[in-house]
Amino acid sequence: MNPGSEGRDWVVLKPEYLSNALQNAERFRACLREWFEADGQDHPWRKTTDPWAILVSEVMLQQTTVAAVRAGRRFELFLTEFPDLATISVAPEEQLLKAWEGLGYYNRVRNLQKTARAVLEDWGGVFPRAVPDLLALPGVGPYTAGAIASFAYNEPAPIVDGNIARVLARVFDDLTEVDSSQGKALLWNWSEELLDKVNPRIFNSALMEIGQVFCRPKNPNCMVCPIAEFCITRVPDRLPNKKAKVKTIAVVEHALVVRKAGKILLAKEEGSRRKGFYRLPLRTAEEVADLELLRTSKYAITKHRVTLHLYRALEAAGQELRKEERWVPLKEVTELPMASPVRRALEEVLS
DNA sequence: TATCCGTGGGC
DNA sequence: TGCCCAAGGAT
Repeated sequence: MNPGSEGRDWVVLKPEYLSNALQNAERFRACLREWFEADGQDHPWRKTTDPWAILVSEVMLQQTTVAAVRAGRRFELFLTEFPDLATISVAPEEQLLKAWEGLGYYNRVRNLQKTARAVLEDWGGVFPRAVPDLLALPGVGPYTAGAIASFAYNEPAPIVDGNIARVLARVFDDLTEVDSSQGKALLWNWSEELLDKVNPRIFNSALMEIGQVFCRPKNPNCMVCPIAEFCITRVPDRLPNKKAKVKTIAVVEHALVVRKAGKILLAKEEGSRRKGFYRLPLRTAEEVADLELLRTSKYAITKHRVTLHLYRALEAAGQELRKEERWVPLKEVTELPMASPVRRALEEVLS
């Protein structure tokens, strides 16, 4: 029985490990490069080296699947609306949020605008190419800085994203928690040592795509993986090791559906994170006790599992308006930025 | 270091 | 259904 496979009733189908990637780095790089040049995917963001377009793609793809971005043509549509730094730098927040609707993590698009303004003001409209300079831009962290440097400028900058973390943890069969400081240090060191300094753009693209195509979180396709001969682990489905997650918390929300003369009562979010988004007005359980329940929906947001109850309320029963609440014409509702679960619930109750 | 930030799809 | 996951970053 393979080490680590105790308690299994099956064995991972995987080619034999032949050589260490670090000790045979040139062959490892050649393997990756030859596979990628033959079979690498032709994503829209790989057809450009414009740093602005590269930044947009990297930010859009943060914690968002390639499939989601591709399917909705979100990258192409966003660049059509904001083709350059000058265009986005003067856009009102509501236009930003609308252009990003459905993608989630809305601070990403606010930071895109901040970065556009910073590059215009501090760099004369030309993106810096050094990682430390890129790191100073809003919304640009270690991964995105390396991605811009390598993808836009072909600079020899290493990157570690979720794909590469998974690939390297398996290649080196390392159980260190990838989300610990020690684990991250290991991964960045490996990424830098393995990096093809002559072809950093291709190397980084290829290593990420190995993770997306073959070295998947579940059911890795080791039998046809181009770098399987360098991969030590016999238990790829147990890697990468991560810290235990926090428990989810159940939350109940009570929202009003109040209509008056072709208008509906909505609240505009004031908080720093969801600022600018519209939602239905919320009330306490006591305040809605006598109202008719229209429908109930559930959705998950980070560690919260929200149960949302919608109630029909008469204008007179709408209590006093809170300061963030306002009457919005029904025909304008589709134009307002709104979180996906809220829009779904609202559309169902209005239809 | 821990927690927050969205959404859609897979199983 | 409930949980996991995805080209992370800010606080």
